[in-house]
Amino acid sequence: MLKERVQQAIAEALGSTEFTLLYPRDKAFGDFAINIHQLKKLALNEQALVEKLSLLDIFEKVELVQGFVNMRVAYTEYLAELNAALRGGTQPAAPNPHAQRINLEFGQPNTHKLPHIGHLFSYAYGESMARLLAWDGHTVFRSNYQGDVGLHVAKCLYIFMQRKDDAKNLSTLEDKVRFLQTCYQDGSAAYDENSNAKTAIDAINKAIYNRDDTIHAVWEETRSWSVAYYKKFEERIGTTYDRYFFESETSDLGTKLVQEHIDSVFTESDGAVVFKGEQFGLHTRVFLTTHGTPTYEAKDIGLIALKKQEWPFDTAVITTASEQNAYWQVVKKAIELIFPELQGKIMHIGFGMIDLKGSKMSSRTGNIVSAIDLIEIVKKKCARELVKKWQPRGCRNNSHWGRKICLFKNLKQKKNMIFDLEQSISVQGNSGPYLQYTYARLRSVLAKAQYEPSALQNSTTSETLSSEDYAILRMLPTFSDVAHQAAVAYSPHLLCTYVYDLAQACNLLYDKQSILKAPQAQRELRLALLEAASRTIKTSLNLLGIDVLERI
RNA sequence: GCCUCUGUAGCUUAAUGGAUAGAGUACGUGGCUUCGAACCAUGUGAUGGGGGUUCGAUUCCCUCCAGAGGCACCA
Repeated sequence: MLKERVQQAIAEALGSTEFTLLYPRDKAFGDFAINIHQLKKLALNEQALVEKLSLLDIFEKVELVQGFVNMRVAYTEYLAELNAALRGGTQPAAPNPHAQRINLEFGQPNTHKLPHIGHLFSYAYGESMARLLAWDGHTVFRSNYQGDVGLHVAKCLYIFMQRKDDAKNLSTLEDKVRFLQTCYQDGSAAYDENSNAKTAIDAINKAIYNRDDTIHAVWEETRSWSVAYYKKFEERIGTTYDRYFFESETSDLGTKLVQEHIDSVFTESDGAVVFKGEQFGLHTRVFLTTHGTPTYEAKDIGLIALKKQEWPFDTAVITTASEQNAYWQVVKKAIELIFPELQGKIMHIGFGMIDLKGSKMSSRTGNIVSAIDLIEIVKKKCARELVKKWQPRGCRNNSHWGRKICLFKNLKQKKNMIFDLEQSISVQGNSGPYLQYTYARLRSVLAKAQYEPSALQNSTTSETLSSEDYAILRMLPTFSDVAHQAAVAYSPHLLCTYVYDLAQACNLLYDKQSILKAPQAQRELRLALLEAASRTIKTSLNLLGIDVLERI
């Protein structure tokens, strides 16, 4: 990768690696820069540095501006990078020396409820991270973890059994799952408002854990609806898993592990089994209830044991909404005490929760935007825009690419997100459709030119380049560094920013320069640039979990 | 009450301690007889307040203000 070659060349010239290579904020300054204050530790005078670096073939210009040593990479280097891209594509050149086995948990929809916009975010983020990590050379094991036992299921089944006759009329999977969501909402309300209902629901909860005959058949049937529904849903949004874990299989194991570590890790308190986090600067949490049922905490202990037994990992990444941040600090500590070999191997990523404009989203009260509904809305909106713009030009309607295009940015979400429908499904500006459009536009020109990728000769010089050509030329080689950073920092949005900038550079070239009618040398260069750019856009979008279409 | 996180243009947001704080959207203006106008150009507009560390702070520390989340049997 270009950055590494530059880093190496400078290190050799200086005889030191004690410097940080910066990307100048403004590309007009050059391609790389070093701040002169860093040179003090090298005991090197900046003029001497400029002179030394000027001798390197990899640069065509090195100058001192406002406290920075700015370096411009030689045009021939960029041409070589472009030729390499046309030959080899966009995969990393060398294996990652820090490659790990990473268990990545994301999605985590509970059964007996509907997926909402928050799940969509988790799926989008997780899918993107899985692809980025794999691209970066890691081996990724995709885990889903679904809550199919617990109080929420008991609340749902309590109402469900009262309305069993209504359920018989449900035909489609969608209807059945929507019905379960309603039961859950009403069950939650009953649990809070009515003490008899609360007692009954607690009993159902225990019966589910114990697999009592009174409830087991109903539990199994309704659970199977949800599981099938989520499978279909995941297929639809293009996510796959290596393993679906269920709370019904982690609860016994978790309970056992907690009981085995009473006194050494956990303490009994008021009939419950708790972990006293205060000694580690954390807080106390309940792992086994006074009813003897495991809480989410104990189940997560069971889950990590299963994960490590089935597929030994270097790092287990768990993504959740940020409301679980404090929870995970405690559980992580407990895990590390039970399994000392997992010290430092558990990583929790909490992202901001998604609120509806004006109110908190809650599946308990039904104040949610169902993920399915959202996808439909986006599809319709895109179809509508498409018809409006393109039908007068005799274009056919094509709406099937409407899905998976919203939420493409904001893939790093530390603070809460206000969900504004209009804003989120925008089809212009920094959005999925913009990138999709740009890609199709590039492919269209390349097809018209009947372009076949082939190595460029040095028939153009940096003088005959327009600034639009040059912008794309120098942007292309940074892709692998950006993708790598996105993987390392678990921040897919870095790639979003990059691919948007690249698309914008392509559209600008399109607007300012002619391509097909340009003189031969420029035409060849521009076609090569657009070919490489289109591949990079395609790869980037794939890494973000978005499939591109050649034509729209 | 205690702990954690977050405050950047009207709105949604970016910025490994580095240069003139970068985008999108909205609003104003201009550009299709021409390679795809879901495009491009251009204008207006921002680091919550106050201290500190540093050659240099959106970034680190303190404090105040504002918002969110968590803090024993939910997930």
